[in-house]
Amino acid sequence: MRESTLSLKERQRQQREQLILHASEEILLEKGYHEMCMDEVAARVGIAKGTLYLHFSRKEDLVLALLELQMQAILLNVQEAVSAPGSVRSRLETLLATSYMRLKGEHGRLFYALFGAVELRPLLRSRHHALLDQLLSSLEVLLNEGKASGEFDPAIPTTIMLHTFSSLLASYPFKRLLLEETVTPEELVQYVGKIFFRGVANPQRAYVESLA
Amino acid sequence: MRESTLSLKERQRQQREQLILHASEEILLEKGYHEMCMDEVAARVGIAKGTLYLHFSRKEDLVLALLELQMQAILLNVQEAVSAPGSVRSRLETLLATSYMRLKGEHGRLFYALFGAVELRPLLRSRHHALLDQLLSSLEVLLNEGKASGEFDPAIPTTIMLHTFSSLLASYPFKRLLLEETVTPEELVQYVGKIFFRGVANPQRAYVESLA
Amino acid sequence: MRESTLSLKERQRQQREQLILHASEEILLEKGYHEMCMDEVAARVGIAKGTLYLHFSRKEDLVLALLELQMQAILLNVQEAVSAPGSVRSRLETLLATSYMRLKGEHGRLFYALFGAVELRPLLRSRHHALLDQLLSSLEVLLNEGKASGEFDPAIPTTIMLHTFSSLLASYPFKRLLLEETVTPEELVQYVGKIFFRGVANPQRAYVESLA
Amino acid sequence: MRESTLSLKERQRQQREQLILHASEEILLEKGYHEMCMDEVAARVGIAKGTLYLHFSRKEDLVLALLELQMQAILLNVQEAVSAPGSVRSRLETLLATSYMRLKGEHGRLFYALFGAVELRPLLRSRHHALLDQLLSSLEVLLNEGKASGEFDPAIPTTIMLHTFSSLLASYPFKRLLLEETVTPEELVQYVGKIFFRGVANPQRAYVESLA
DNA sequence: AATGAATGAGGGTTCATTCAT
DNA sequence: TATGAATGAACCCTCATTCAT
Repeated sequence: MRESTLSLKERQRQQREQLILHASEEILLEKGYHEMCMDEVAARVGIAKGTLYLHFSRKEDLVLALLELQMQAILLNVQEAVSAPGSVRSRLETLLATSYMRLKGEHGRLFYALFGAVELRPLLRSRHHALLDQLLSSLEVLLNEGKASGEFDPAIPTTIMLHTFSSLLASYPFKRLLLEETVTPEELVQYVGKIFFRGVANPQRAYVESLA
Repeated sequence: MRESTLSLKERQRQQREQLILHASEEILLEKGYHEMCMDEVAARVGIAKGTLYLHFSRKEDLVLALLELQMQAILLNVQEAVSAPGSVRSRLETLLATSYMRLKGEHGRLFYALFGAVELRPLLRSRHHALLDQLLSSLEVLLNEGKASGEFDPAIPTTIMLHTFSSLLASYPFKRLLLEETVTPEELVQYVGKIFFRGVANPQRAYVESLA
Repeated sequence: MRESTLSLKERQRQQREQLILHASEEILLEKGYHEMCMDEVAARVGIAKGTLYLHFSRKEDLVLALLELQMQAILLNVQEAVSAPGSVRSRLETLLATSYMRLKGEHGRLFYALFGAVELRPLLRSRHHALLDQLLSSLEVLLNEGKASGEFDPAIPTTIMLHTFSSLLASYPFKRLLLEETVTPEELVQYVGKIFFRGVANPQRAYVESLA
Repeated sequence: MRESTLSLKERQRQQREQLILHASEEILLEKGYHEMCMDEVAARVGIAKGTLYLHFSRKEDLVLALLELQMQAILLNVQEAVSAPGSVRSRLETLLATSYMRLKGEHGRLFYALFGAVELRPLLRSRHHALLDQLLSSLEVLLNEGKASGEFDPAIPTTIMLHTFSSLLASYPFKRLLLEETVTPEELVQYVGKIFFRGVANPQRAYVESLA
């Protein structure tokens, strides 16, 4: 009985926290970090300002929590994609697909709202550099695998491949394209994949393939 | 006499405006839009705050002017590159080179400082969309030229090519790479060019070339 | 049965009240009235904040209760000293001794923590003026007794004697001296007693004594 | 012209600063440090809140400035009294007189308002301990002089004399007495002086005097 | 034209007190 | 009875913008 009571309270608490996070994200997307004010978050959730501070003791904590959630989700996506079966190309394309879906949805836009707040940078760096690095190294492993299997051109430094790929993974131009619905995420994956994988393909193997 | 007096005054005015813009850019890069305060701009230029407002009647106007300058410079670069002689590829590579130099320098970083201020977005849009569009159409012309000459793959929609190229033109991952001096702008141009142009190359012609 | 149950509960209640008062005093001494917050009191006692309000319905009441206890204790001391056998001087010296011990201990410092909170003054006045007055009149009786017995100089108004004595009874300079352990309470009683009693001594009697 | 303009502005500034300090002192006396709010200070002076911050950049600075003024004035009084001609007793009585006048006036009460704010203590200590120490050593010099000249009892430690005197110099009981106008400052000086100087008088010399 | 003092709205955060469970 | 989540008023401080000189 008591247990269920506690977990009910706890569940309500979690629920409210979700509402707060949701409202914050909304406002963040509309107005950015500075323009978002705690009064409005509270008002939009329908709670008092003080209540907000029972969940997040600083404005920073609120957006950091939001970001943490996003990054965890992304990292999870990356890890799933990376450890999936199939060719390196297909796995990277899965990543592109995930990212473009995200870019189109609200979550993806959050990053753009937050990365702009220069004063958050120190916080973002100190708490999330690790995550970003992890993300990049996962990709790196995959790209090296592609090189080892002869799929990718060994003449192109992995660093460059890596950063080129991540430039294509989350870019402002693509975000606009997707939001304007000029292309679907699927089309984008198809064409960007085509360009990138042709671009990094091992010419040797291409030659062999062209013979086939 | 009067004219020369006026033009002297005018010249001084212009000079001071430059100083203001320069100081603003500095602070903007250091602290971002919100952290930059008008007192500090005035102090750094060595004028009174009121005087600032004789040049720019809003904080927004100040940064917008800065951005305008940047965009004009970029547009000029683009137009020069576009109308230069040579192959489409070489002209686009010139663009990449210009952009990567910029990314490495202070000017390039300005965009990141400004794009983050979400509340500037409406302004940026309303006043600069035109410029961005102009930039994109210049590139589009070039890409279409490449397609027409058989250099680029007609199977890839120009829009996609265009946005892929602009994703590679100014991306956060590349900015980091350049700032950390992991690669030189020249290397980056070389490899990114390689990837992109192989990626969008006309397979037909590649076949012809491979026959050659 | 019921009675003993009630009285058990009541005893527990009293006990908790003591704990609350104790914790409050601790915090009050550490941080002063404003810095003391109800959350911390509750936390230090190990009860919920709501429970605090079952005992003291305002923060003010809490510290007032504390003060009341102190004043009762002081009054008791004064009354004991006043009604003790011995010379007026010896009885007043007992009072000095008690006060200096208190000044050195935690309880004495409480007054300084509270008297500073100017907003408590109205409360202190309205509820404790009576007590202070009682204290002063007890002393006054004693001093008048000293005058009547020829021990004290009748030329010095009793009011002045009284307030001079109470200035020496509890003073900030002495508090510091005692806390820094520059002197012991005993030494202080000895010397301050010497100064005060010589100061108020009846010169007539001193003459007589000097003849003796 | 220009000079007079500047000094006019400067004079206005100083004047306003005085108004601010005066208003703050008033409120401080009425409500104490915590209850005093910057809005009210501004309102009472008749300026905007922001203007306040052009003069004092923190609430703390405001009250510290007030205190500094007081302490400087007190120190000046002490130094004047100490270096005046006349007997040690007459010089110390001048000090008592000055202090009791102050205690009766608004300024004297300020100390009581401020010393209570426990959180100001660190500031008070770090910035004013030096002044207090200077004050105490000035007094100490004087008392030692009195001892050397045979005026004071060498058997009483100077430290005790010093702190006894300062207990009588500024005490809460005397403040009340003076405010209630039960006694005049002059009477108080006369009687307290009598008590103190009899109390610390050299018995040897008293004996000699009694012979005379 | 240049100044810089004055303005005042606005925002983050705290905490005594209440009240549903 | 005991709890502790919820409340919201209050407060300090910042800074873009104005305007009298």
